[in-house]
Amino acid sequence: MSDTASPPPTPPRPAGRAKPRQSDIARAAGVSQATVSLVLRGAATGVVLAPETRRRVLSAAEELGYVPDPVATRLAAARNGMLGLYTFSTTFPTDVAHSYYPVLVGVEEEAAAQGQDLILFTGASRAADPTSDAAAVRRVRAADGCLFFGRHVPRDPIRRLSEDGFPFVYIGRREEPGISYVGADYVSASAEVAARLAALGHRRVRYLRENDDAPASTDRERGVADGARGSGLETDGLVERTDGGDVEARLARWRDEGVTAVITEETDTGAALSGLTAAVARAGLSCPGDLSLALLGTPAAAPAAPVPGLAGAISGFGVPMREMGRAAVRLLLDLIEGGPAPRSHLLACEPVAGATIGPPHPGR
Amino acid sequence: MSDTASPPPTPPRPAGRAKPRQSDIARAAGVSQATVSLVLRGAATGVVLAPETRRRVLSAAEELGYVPDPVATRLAAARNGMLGLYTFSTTFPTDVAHSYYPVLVGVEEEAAAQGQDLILFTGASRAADPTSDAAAVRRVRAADGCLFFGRHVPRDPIRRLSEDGFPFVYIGRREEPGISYVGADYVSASAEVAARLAALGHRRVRYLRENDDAPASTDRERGVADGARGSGLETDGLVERTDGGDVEARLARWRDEGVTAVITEETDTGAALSGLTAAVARAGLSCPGDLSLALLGTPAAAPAAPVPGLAGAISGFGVPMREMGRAAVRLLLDLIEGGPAPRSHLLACEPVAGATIGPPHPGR
DNA sequence: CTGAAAGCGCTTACAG
DNA sequence: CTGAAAGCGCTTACAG
Repeated sequence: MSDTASPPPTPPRPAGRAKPRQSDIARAAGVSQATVSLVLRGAATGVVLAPETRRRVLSAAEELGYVPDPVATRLAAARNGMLGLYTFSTTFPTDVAHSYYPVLVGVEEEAAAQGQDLILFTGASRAADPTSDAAAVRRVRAADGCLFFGRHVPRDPIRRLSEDGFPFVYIGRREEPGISYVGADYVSASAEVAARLAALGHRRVRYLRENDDAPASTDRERGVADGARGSGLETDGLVERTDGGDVEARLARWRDEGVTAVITEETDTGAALSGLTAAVARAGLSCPGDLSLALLGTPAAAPAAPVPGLAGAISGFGVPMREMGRAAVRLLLDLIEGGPAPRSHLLACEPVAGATIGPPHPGR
Repeated sequence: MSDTASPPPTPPRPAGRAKPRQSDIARAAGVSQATVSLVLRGAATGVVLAPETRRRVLSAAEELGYVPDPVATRLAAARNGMLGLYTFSTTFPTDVAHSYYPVLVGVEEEAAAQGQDLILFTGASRAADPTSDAAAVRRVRAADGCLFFGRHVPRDPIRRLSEDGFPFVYIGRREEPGISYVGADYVSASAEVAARLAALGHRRVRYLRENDDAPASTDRERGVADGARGSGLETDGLVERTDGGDVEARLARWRDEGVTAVITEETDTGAALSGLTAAVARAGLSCPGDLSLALLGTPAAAPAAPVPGLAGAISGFGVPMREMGRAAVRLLLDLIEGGPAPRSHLLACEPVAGATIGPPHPGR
């Protein structure tokens, strides 16, 4: 760097040698800039160029080391090739890191396969108040379309997006009409778990669900109830919520009542499961020795250490998070490309045999 | 070479009502589009607007749900408030999912704190051939600057970026001169592990490293060698590579040779560690009962089930991935804002006591 | 203090 | 088959 004194009057443009543009190629090849564009975009446009023109342009491009400017390309094409991913959660990412990640993996895989980049919108974490939520959601429009993920969602900003015809897809089932989503079939999978317990001989079971009215919770409760009814499990007192008092005390009570199996659900916080396994450990019980334990959903993370009282992996079902991510990207692209009607998919969950359920062993 | 493969595919315009632009605001507020731009960019430009004009513009923008188009902004201003993150790896993300995620968390946290959005550039996964690598790397210019992450890197596309003055930072130490990076101080941390073993009384140790010449591997080997030399460990035959034959056979041989501790390294695939722990389990050995085991780096994932033969968490050191992500974002912003000379940081690694090293117990 | 104009590098009708 | 023109949505001198 030789000249030190006064900085050049130039704007903060990055240094470096000037990059050749289409107009440079045009000059070199003796054609118009538009023709250069046509040649370089190849057969994509269906336009047929004279072979000689084509050759001249290509060799000039080669000669000059031309590289298309992705920013200009995107501006002119009216699509920026970017998909948004917006996650709602109170404390992203620490608490929900593990439930978020598999979805992100699926989204990223499919986006890559489709040649799309991803914009991660992170505003959700900071949204202490609803108005900043609105502002955060609005930014999503910077992408061609957006994926939303999270149990809870600010309704107004989303409705606004919907009214404006901005393409978006939820990951997870939604109640709102006219909204596209890709969800998991919790109802069927949960019913299957109840039926599995019944088949092992259980009759009196408890379902401990989170105190939360997200569709994922509602669906699971319905599945458990349906499954219990269909397979001969007792349905009285079947469902309890996590806000119903101390888990350890309830566990003791359940054992007194002759409950032989407990089902709980996995949500982004993992609170219901961790409360329950802690209570099991403190009570000195083991699963499935003393009590069968089933989980509706994939455990957020493999436990760092073996969980006292559990014989191994928890029985239940797994949520196809990665595939949900992939399917959501495909659906979003359909929407962006003008797919008219909102559509939705429900993906099947995979049963997990696990090691925590077995034949009933009535307590005391 | 001229290549025509530029994203995105091509256009049907998105359905629905168009996104509001500055000209819409201008019409609503009764001012020119240029004035809207001036108002919206705030005091950044130093231009002073009449408070009343400013108010009208801002409220019209709010009303219409205006969001600046990042692509247009970047084309016109060479700055769009977005940072790129590009990951190189042959098989992202399945194999390296867990090593990738903590870095992403750190990057995302710091980006959010600095008011920057993040673009995840996908496509590294598909790069079977080098030319598509080049095209993929080029897309990175859609951001103001970019973070690169991964053990291996296509040199040419990167050099090109560098020549053009595009700001970027590596996460992980690089050898190439003139490239900014944020790395981990593997040399010191690895030396400390060797010294820790020596202090426990070990003399004959093996270091099993991956057969891979990334700086992260090179640094660890150097640290182990330095540490061994400095602490009185034998250095003859200290280092072996994973391509040196069946691990189980080698383990038996080591025991015959009187080796009392084995060190290995964690990389994105986790191959060296998983091979070693499997061999330990099959040989019916336990750590640290029969053999001390140390790991250079954070295990990719907590094992799904307790690993047979290991008394608990593996001893060694942890890599501050999250903090590396954060530091890389800060450095990148410095570069973007005109920081002239490339700079680099090396972050300290945290020793992990773990439960797999102890005093030497010579085999047979 | 604000408008009119030029331009970032490209794509895409529309004429010829 | 190819050129001239308009435009993607913004920023930034430059006039008034």
